[in-house]
Amino acid sequence: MTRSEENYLKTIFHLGSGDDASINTNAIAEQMETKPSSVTDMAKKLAEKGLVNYKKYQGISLTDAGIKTALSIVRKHRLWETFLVEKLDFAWDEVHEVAEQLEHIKSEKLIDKLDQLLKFPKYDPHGDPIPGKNGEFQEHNKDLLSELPVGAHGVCVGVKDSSSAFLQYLDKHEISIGKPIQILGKEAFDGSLHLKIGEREHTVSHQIACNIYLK
Amino acid sequence: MTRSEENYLKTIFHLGSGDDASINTNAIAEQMETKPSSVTDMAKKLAEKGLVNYKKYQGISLTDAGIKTALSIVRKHRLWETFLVEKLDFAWDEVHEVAEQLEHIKSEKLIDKLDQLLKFPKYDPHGDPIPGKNGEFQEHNKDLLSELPVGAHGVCVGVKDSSSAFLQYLDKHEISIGKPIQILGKEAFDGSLHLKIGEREHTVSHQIACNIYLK
DNA sequence: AACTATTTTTAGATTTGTCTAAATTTAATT
DNA sequence: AATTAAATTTAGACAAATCTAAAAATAGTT
Repeated sequence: MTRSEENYLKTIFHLGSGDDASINTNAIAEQMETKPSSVTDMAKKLAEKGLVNYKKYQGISLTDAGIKTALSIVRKHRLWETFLVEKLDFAWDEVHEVAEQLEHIKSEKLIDKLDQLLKFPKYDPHGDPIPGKNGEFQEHNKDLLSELPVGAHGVCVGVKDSSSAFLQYLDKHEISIGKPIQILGKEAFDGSLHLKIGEREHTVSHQIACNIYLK
Repeated sequence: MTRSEENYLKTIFHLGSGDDASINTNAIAEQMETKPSSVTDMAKKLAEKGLVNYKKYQGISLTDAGIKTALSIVRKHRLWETFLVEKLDFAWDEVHEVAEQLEHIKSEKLIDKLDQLLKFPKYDPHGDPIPGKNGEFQEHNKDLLSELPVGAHGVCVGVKDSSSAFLQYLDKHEISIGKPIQILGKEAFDGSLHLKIGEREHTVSHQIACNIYLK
């Protein structure tokens, strides 16, 4: 399994082919910042190996074997992210790039020992679930902040957008995983929300609210 | 800097071009399990980048920039080995392969934080010195067990051969870094040594003695 | 249903790192 | 010094992963 193959599987997985739906060639290309023709080439190769279902012009989806492989890469990525934050004091907006490299290290023992060192974490620093050795994981049953009514309250358990820019915005406004949040009011015009975050009050735009998960 | 380039620099460094002497094309090829023609190709590329001195048929040596780069790779390799042993309970004969992968991860912050987590170790699990951020390191002033006279005693501070087979041999005979060792006698015929290792006595062949460092 | 626009694929080229086989240079030996 | 042996380089080929440009298939629209 080459690094490139792994990256394709991971991308297809993230684009939603944990389900059964087929993914567009173009969507994969855009996500990976590559060209559609490259995706077609790789689709053929992965189909040869039994990792994706691929028929010309019909889109791409993961086979069971493909899902299994994708989950193991996601597991590695999220364990490494957790390691970087928990053991090396990285900020949550600094871990993604490095984890993109670390996730391709090949050593089952390494990842099992890392899991153990971290005490078998269930969620990564962004609140995303970490698959276990056999691919099993529990998603939080969480809600997007933007979809909750005025008066609702809960605890931040994750973010949808893990970009550095967004995470730094959250840091600035003291929003982090575990913080209690209550919706004090909603602006009808633009959907912005007036929130109580911990002990403070802040107003956030609809766009921000669309990327915060509450439980 | 590609992974392949890094591996060439590291190999040239280990073959002794920390000094000024030029290294044979063939020696590099053999060490890297590749062909001499591939080495020539890479020599040209690395010379272009100012990392090696290369003149046709005259051998290859590292420039100052090449040495600096090689040292940073060695630093990463040895810090990762130390991490694997100290934090993930790997045995000292299991770390090399994984470290060969980890040494190519690109993140200065990662390696500095790792250094900090490990409390700035000076030596790796095989007793080899770990270069600092600026490439400085102190070699133990150590002696090969095979070159010491009968009656000599000291502490094992390193091994010359880091192969899994050799390290497992040492484990079996309870020889490890930090163990006190005394030479009780030497067999004139084959050079084998009768040793006191900790509280026990063992006889080891000359070949073994050539790969153990004492201080 | 015909036409247009979009998506996807093909064909051929490129880059990196490697290889084989042949040619060349250097070293060793008579 | 001539010859043989060994080391090194060149030339040309190949596989992996990518790209561009053109062709083909699908989807959307009048």
